[in-house]
Amino acid sequence: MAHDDEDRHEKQEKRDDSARDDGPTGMPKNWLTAVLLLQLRELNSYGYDLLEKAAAFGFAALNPGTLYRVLRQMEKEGLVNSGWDTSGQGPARRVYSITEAGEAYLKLWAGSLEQYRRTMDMFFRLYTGRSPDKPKGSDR
Amino acid sequence: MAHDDEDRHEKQEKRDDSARDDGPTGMPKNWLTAVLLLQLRELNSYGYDLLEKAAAFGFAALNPGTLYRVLRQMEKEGLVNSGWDTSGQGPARRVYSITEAGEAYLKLWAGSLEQYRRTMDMFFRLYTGRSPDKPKGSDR
DNA sequence: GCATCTATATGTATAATGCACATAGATAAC
DNA sequence: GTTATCTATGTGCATTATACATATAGATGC
Repeated sequence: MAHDDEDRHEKQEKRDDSARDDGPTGMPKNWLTAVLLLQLRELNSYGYDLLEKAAAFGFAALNPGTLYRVLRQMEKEGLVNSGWDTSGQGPARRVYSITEAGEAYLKLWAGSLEQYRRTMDMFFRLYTGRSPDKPKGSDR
Repeated sequence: MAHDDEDRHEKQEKRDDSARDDGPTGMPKNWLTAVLLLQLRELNSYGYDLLEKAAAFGFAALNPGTLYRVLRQMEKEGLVNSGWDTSGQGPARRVYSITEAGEAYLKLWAGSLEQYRRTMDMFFRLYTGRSPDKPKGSDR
């Protein structure tokens, strides 16, 4: 058989299981993880579909391999669960759903992003002398 | 002598000289470079001092080694120039100043950041259902 | 002489990707 | 009926932006 429900391939371990939101620099890492979790919170989905959805978030040229690898890693960390969907035509799809831990991670990450936003605005103010992208007219 | 004005150490080449703003993912890279350029645009400065200034931008726990390495790299790429300042007491300081190319880079980077901001707002809207931290009152 | 502060730098590791490529089911084209 | 194409998932290897640990050295106080 091509795929049973629990095949294991332990290769190229990435990041450990804790402190996965922002590093000491304060800049948020793992954008991809966060965006995928956000999508999965809306609706269960699978890699090939998430690839398109992620494009709307600026991951236009995202490589499939990267995405699939991240999804597997997320599962290993308990942020998502997966199962095969063989109902449709075409190759089977590994369908992911977000877990409680995934929701918690997303919440944490969103918090750090808010901090980041302030940093960004600070950058814009120092760069342009004013706040960013005021809708042209409501300027001063 | 401990340091003459043009000592060369070609080791561990990093990123090539072009397309240094945002990758295919659309997320801005090289925050550190941008922040340093922004500071140098305000006033010429040196590593040890920039370390503190960068802290205000969220790079609180930035490692000195990282910063010095980035500065040297920036110089190699022509974004900054440097020269030794031996006037004060204490060890000599390598003082950096921004170049035309540096200004251009900063401009480019700021542009990509603006795009990024939209992505971020999109994330917040999908996450919370509304815009991020509008200063309560100036909403519509 | 030794600790300490300032200041710069290197060696090595890691984490988040990127790119190239492999595999495989389903279907359409020839 | 084999070949191409689309969907779908995956692995191997490289790169890049950092991090961490450590080294070096001038200046000053004890």
